[in-house]
Amino acid sequence: MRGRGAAERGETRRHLAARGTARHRGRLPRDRRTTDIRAGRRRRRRHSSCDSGRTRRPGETHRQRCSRDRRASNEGERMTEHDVTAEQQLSAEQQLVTDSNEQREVRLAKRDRLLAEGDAYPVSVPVTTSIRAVRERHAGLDAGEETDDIVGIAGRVVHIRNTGRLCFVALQAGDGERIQAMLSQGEVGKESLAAFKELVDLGDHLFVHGRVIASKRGELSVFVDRWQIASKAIRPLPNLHSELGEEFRVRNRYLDLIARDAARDMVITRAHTNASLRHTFAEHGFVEVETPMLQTVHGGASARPFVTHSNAFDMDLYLRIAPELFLKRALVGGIDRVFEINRNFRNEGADSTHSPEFAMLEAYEAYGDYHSIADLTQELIQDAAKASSPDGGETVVWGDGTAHDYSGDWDRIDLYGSLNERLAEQWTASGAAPQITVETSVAELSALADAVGITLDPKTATHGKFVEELWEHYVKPGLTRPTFVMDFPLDTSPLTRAHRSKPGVVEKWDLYVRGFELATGYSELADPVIQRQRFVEQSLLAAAGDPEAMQVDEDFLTAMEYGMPPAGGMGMGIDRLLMALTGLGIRETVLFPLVR
RNA sequence: GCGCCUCUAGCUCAAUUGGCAGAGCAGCUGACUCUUAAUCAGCGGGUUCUGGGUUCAAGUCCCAGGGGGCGCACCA
Repeated sequence: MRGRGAAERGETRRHLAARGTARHRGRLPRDRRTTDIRAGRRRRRRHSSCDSGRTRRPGETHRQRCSRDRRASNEGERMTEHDVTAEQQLSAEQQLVTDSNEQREVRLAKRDRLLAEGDAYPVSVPVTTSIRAVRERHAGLDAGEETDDIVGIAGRVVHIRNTGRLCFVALQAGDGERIQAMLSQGEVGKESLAAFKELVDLGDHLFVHGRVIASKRGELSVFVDRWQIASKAIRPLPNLHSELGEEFRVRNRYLDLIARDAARDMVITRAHTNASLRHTFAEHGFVEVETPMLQTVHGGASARPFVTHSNAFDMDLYLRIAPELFLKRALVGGIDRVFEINRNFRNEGADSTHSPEFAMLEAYEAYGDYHSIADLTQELIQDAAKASSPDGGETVVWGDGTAHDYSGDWDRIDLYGSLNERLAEQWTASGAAPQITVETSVAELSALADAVGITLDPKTATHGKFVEELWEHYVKPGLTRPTFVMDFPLDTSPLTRAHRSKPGVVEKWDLYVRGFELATGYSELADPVIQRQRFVEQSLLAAAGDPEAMQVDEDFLTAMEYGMPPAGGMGMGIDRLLMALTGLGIRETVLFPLVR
């Protein structure tokens, strides 16, 4: 026990304090560490209240006595209250200092010394090569072997051993590649080595210059002849040996990126996936556009929008819930193959597969239909899988080691047909299993739904909603391979054209991958008269209190009346695509997810 | 929105029935020319999320608020 040692030696508080002062003599004067630092003053005041004549109990540490005294002292409570009031008046700069802790103060003192003697934040350092390049160039070096290759490299200090006259430090590059640097007193000199020990901390960016060698233990190293701080860190790095908590990782993603390969890989995978999508689109002659985020009417999907306000126009605007109606205007204008990868915003629930803002891909192909757009979607995803798979094939490997095959042509099943098939298999009640068709009444569907515990709000429940719910209950859990589910009920898809031969359904598919809906595709509705009817029906729903129903977009209808070519259209969640490729949750696929 | 769980040192976590708030890493001082989660000796570090309450005594029990998680609802 640390307190007992001092007590046994019979040392008084004053002796301890004197030793503390001597300890900091020279390099880190006590005055400097606490001057103008409110937290320091508070700490001293608290300690001074400990010196009020009470004695330490046997075996008790100083800190234990402090906390005992604090509890017993009303005066201490009042002083804390007073401090909080005073703190509210501190400037932002002082506040920054108030938030500091001991480890930060020590680093700030080192920063001061660096600035006084040279620079803690040089405009640049003379880097000659990358850590990765050095590792590749000298992969086969034997233990103890030396080279004449002189390099200048920089990286973040992630490991440090200050051992006597030979120091070791591991530098990490942004790509996660690491290399060791060795500083011997013989090479850099006594002063330089002492300065290194005194000034360099875990987390600093460090430049080193010297020969590439392998240590006696075989570790590839730079044998340093010259070093320089590239950027002094004033906060300590988190413990790199224990796993960081989920909340900490999300809120401090930059530290997550330093500490965890998987976090870094996610960013790269996402970039490669986006590049792959754009490349595949380009191969097919698609043009990328950017349509408005701020919209006066929200449309293109059934979702609750975020509302914001324009001061210039003095009007409320909606953050877009989908780019669809603008991309279709582009189709009218003759951009026959068009796509957009950008953010949508939906004011709805957030969980492991839903985020308030999410990246969405939408694509429209004039003179295509929902079959051609399904072909394209399959190709887009298979190309993306190749871009992120370890061997460039169509099988990706998740972080948990499981392999997921996206190759071949994916099944295309019928919504009603697959539902009836599964219903027949699982039917246990007396009599024959019911056949669900577009004619099946809401009452009948409601009874079937009730039997498996599905209830819908009677105000907005329709034939289509019940059929989709029943399908999700009976069929969806059994899907393992990527599957296109085709031909949906008309009433849930107001922007889609009726099926060319099957009455009562629309030419729409949902693509299910790993148990969730990854993309949806349509033969787009081109008839402006029917489009207007659908919008009016939706706005009546809105009047009836469904906040997700669409508004009538007169400007869009006008565009439609000039003639939109027949087209296939598709929408895909980029975050969900990443989830399918990596097996991670949506908060892991988004670099900086929204946190409260 | 509703229900349940959770919040302790810079980080990861302990703390028995309500009974002196601890460990590892990180940090400080010293030793060490082959360390790599080094080792050895010594030391510092806490508003136990916040505010009330019960109690001789609260990290622990109660109430309210905040952050986070999970489930339900809504949605992609």
